[in-house]
Amino acid sequence: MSRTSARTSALPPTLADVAERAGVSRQTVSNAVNNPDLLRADTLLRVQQAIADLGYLPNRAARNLRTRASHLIGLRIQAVQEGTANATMDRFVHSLVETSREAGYHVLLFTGDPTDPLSGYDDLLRSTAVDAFVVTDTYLGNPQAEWLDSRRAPFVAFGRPWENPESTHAWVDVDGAAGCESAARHLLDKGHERIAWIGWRKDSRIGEDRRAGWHRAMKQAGLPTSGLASRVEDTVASGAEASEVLLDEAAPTAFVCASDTLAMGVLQTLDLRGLRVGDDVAVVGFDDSQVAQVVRPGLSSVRQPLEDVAIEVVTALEGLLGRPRVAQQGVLLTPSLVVRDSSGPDRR
Amino acid sequence: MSRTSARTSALPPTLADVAERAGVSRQTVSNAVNNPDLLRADTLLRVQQAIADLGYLPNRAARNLRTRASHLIGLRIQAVQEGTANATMDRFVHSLVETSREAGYHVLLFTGDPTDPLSGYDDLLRSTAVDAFVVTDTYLGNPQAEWLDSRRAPFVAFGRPWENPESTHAWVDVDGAAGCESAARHLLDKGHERIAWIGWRKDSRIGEDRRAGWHRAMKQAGLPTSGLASRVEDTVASGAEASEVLLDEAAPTAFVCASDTLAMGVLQTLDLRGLRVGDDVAVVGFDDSQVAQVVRPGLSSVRQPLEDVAIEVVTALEGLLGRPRVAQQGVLLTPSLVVRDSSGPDRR
DNA sequence: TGTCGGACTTGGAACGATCAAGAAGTCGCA
DNA sequence: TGCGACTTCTTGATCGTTCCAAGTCCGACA
Repeated sequence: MSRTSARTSALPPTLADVAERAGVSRQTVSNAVNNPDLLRADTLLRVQQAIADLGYLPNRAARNLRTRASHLIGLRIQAVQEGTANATMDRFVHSLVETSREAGYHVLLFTGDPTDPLSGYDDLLRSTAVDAFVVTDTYLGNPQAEWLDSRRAPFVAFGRPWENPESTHAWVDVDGAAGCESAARHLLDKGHERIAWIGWRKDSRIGEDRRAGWHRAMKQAGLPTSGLASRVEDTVASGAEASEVLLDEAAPTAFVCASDTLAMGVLQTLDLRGLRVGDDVAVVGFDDSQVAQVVRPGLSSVRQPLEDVAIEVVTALEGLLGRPRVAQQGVLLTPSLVVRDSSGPDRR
Repeated sequence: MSRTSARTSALPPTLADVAERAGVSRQTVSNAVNNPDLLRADTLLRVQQAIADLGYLPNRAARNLRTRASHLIGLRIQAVQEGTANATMDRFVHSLVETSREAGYHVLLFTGDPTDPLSGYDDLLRSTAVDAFVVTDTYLGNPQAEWLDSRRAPFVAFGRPWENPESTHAWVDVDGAAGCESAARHLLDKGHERIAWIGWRKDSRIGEDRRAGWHRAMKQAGLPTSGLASRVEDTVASGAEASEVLLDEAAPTAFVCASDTLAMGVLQTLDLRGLRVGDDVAVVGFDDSQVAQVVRPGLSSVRQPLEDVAIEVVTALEGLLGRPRVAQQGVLLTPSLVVRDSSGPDRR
C-alpha cells in the first residue's frame, strides 16, 4: 500500500492500483483482463471502469517474466544491398508487422554478421527476448532451420527447405515456377514462340525453380528451349550482357527474367539496339519492384503475394506457439502476373 | 535449490545456476556481469568460466522488470505506399537497427492507423514495452512530438520541428536545401542557365525547403527563377506533366526535382519528345533510390546520409536514456550528390 | 591480542504480473 | 435449516533479475 500511495504521477499504474480503485484483489483484475468470463458482470464492469480511469495496461516485462513469453517475433534483416531483393523484403516486413499486430505480436528486428547465417539468433534465444523467429534469408541454403530446430526454437521459414525436403519445420513460400510459367504462357498467348530465359546461377535453387516454370510452359507449347536460356549474376549489367548474346545467337522475340534487375538489363540492350520494348521484343520481370512500376514503358512482372505470405507465416507461428509442437506442413502460394506495356501487343 | 535440480534441459540457465556452478552467490554473478570491477580477479574468472560453460545470458524479462527498461526502441512504419519514400525509409531502418545494436538496443516495429499519427505509440508507452521512440513520420507536421513530450516519453525525431521551432526535443534531419543547392550548382557549373524546379505542394515544409536550395543557387548565380518552378503531387505522371508545361513555356535545359519519382516523370517526357537525357536536357533527382541507380541513363540524385542520421539518432537516444533529461540540440546533416549520366556533359 | 577499516560476499526484498489453492458467497434441494 | 456443489473472489508463492543493507573475512595498526 505504501508503494501505491508513494507512486509519483510519472509511473504507469499497476495491477494493484486498479485493484485498489475497483475495490477488488489483484487477481480479480488480472482475470478481468485475461479471463473476463470468470467475473460476475457487475464486478467486471467496475474493474473495467477502473482500468479505463487509470489508463492501465499490463506491464510487459512483468507479464513476460511470469508467462515466459515475450510476444515478440525476431526477424533478421540483411545488410543493405543494391538489388530488388531488398525492396521485396521491405514489402514483406510491412505486411508481417501488420499481421503480427493483429495476432498480438510485435516484430523485433536484428542484424548479424552477414557471413554467418546463425549470428544474432543465439543471443536473442538465450536471453528469451523473442518467442519465435521468422527466417527469411534462405536464398542460399538454410542452416538456420536445422540449428533452430536443434534448440527447439519456434520458427517459420519464408522459403522452402530445398536442401532437406524431409524437414518438418513450418514454412511458407511462393511458387516461383508457377509465376514464371504464367509469365511465359502470357507471352505464348500473345503469339511469341521464341521466348528466352535469363536467370541466376545454377546453384540458386530459387533461380532454378523459376527457370523450371518457363521451361514447362515452353515444353507444353511444344516449343524448343535449347540455346534460349542464360544464367548470370543478378545485376543490370549481367542482364544486358546476357540479352546481347541471346539476341545475337537465338533471336528471341521475348524474355522472361528471374528478376526485375535482370529485366532492366534487357530493356537497356533493347534501347541500345533501337528495338522497341513491347512492340519488337517483349520482356517480363520478377518481383514487381518499384523500378518495374516507374520505368517507361512499364515492365510486366511477376508479383509475389507477400501480404498473404505474412498471413500464412503468422498463422503458422500461432500454431507453433499455441500448441506444444505439432508437425506443420508447408504452404505454397501462387504469385500473380502484373501486365504492363513491356508485354507488348498481341502478335497474331 | 529444488528448482535448480528439477530444471529440464530445455530451460535456459539462470543466474542461480551460474552461481551454484561457480560456488558463489547470485549477487556475485550479477556483479560479474554488470560491475566486474567489484570482483577479485580470480573470482571473476571463475564466474566467467561458469557463464561460458552454461551459455548463460541474463533473462531479458526479469532484467527489464527490475530495471524498468526494455532496451527496445519503437519505430512506427507506414503502410506500404507506392513511392520512393518507402525505399528511403527502408535504408534508414537498416542503419538504425545496426547502430542500435551497437548501443545495446533492439528496434521494435509497429504500425498504427495511418489517419492517426498518434495511434500505436500510447499502448507501447503505457505497457512499458519500449524505452524510447524514433519518430520518422514527420513529413506533414509532427503532433507526435508534442504528445510524447507531454507524456515525458523519450524520443528522437528524424525531421525538424518545422511548425514549432522552439521545440526542445532532440531531432536529426538532412539539409534538403543544401542538397538541392548543390544539385543546382552542379548544373550551373556545367554551363546551364535555365534550370527548372519541380517540387511538391506548397504546404510541404520539406518540399519548400528543398526548393529554397535551388532558388538560392539560382539567385547567387544572378539567374532568374520566375516561370521555372512547378509544384505538383509526388507521382511520375505529375512529374511528366509538369515538365511538359515547363519545356513549352520556359524552355529549361535542366531540371532539379524534389524526388526521384518526379525526375522519372521528366525522363519520360524527354523520351517522348525525342530529347536526349543529359545531352539535350539534364536532370537531377532526390533520394538516390533504386530507380535512379537502375534506370538508363543513370539518374543523378541527391543522396541522404541515412547511415549518419541513424548514428546521430542513436547518439541522441543514448543521451536521453542515460542522463535524466537534458535539453538536446538538433543535428542537421548535409546530403551528397551522386552524379550519373543524366547530368550530361559540360556545355561550356 | 583486540579492534578497525576496507574489500568482498551474502540473504532478503522488490519489480508487476500470473498460477495454484483456498476462502467466502450463492444457490438449490431435501 | 442444513448440506453439498458451484460460482466468485482472495491470499500466498513464484518467474529471474537487481537493489539494499548487513554480513564475513582479512590484514594492519596500536
